[in-house]
Amino acid sequence: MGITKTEIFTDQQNQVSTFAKAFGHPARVAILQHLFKINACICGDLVEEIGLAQPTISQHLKELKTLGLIKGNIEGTSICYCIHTENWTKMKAVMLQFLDQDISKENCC
Amino acid sequence: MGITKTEIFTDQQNQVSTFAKAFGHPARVAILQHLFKINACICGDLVEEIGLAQPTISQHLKELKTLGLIKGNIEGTSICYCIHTENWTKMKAVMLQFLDQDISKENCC
DNA sequence: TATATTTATTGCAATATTACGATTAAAGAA
DNA sequence: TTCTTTAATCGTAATATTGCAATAAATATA
Repeated sequence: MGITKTEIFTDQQNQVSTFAKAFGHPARVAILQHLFKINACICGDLVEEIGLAQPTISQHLKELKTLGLIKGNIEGTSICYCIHTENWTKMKAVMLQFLDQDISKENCC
Repeated sequence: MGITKTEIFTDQQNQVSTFAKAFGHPARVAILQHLFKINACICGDLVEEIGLAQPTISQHLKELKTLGLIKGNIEGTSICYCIHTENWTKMKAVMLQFLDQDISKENCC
């Protein structure tokens, strides 16, 4: 069946997994790191920087944009992509809540 | 062609994406949260708790185990799964390094 | 207008993931 | 040994993801 049963999970669990899925490909990790590093970017740069074909990069950018983690401003014939700082902060809060769970000392194993 | 080109990315980028992929399904998020909550678990509990079939849960557990995020001890006919706290801490360090990138104020957009 | 540049979209092939029924394996109980 | 319980594995169908060539769209420039 191959289809994730999102309806049986909480909103928080679905949120965590949606963000995590976005980070679940090294190209998207690399894109985000590059955007953080140079703090402004056009797609062409990324194609050279990352080494995947232009349509592939464009597709990854679209996913990140749909999720709201990046935004793109048109600048002439190119597009200036950058981190959506507000949404990045919100995402971080969701992920940290998940990652920072308390580990009780009395562990069974 | 459906195959991720891991070889063109850094170890760190591949590490982040590998961990993120594990969290990229709500069932695995739910499993981990449940393990944190009750701090010991058998697979049967999870099947009831989460509402997916036993083979499906077993498959998700296997992925988490392979990644080293959980460990399982045999206890009679059942298996006691729990968080691998050491590895969880290591994973957290990798993820935090990625999530906590500095956002410069002079953003282009 | 015609041309060049840059990014998005389409279409498709290859691979990966998700889910579960059926079965197997392992260990305790009768 | 046989039965029961619990979890893993196998096999398979459905769906999702990845990657790119070809093409389209949008805008700047000659």
